[in-house]
Amino acid sequence: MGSGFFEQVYSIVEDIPEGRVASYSQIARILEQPRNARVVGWAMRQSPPEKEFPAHRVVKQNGDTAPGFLEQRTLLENERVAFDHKGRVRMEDYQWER
DNA sequence: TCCGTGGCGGCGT
DNA sequence: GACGCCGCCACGG
Repeated sequence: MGSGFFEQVYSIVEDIPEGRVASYSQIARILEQPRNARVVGWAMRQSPPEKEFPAHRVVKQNGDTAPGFLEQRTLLENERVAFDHKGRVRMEDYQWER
């Protein structure tokens, strides 16, 4: 538990329960840095292995999964998170409320 | 110290 | 809606 931005991001993401998702900008807002969504995304890229860290529960604000991370969708579906016909998470139903 | 690099998002077309 | 631009900023080399 350091004081770096990444560490703070990780501690928030670890609190997202199974079957819920949060957006990059949501995490940034929680850390009181609403313009830092992109850095949150970068933090996910550097994050610990899926096995011990739920990086897959972080999606875009509109429910899209980031390009090039197809496996993320499967992991979420395994937690019973449903996607719409455009391949987006229905945020109204699954967004985590902290 | 400076600089390139992003798993975004908001706005205009 | 769907694109395309571009501002944002922590990190590591």
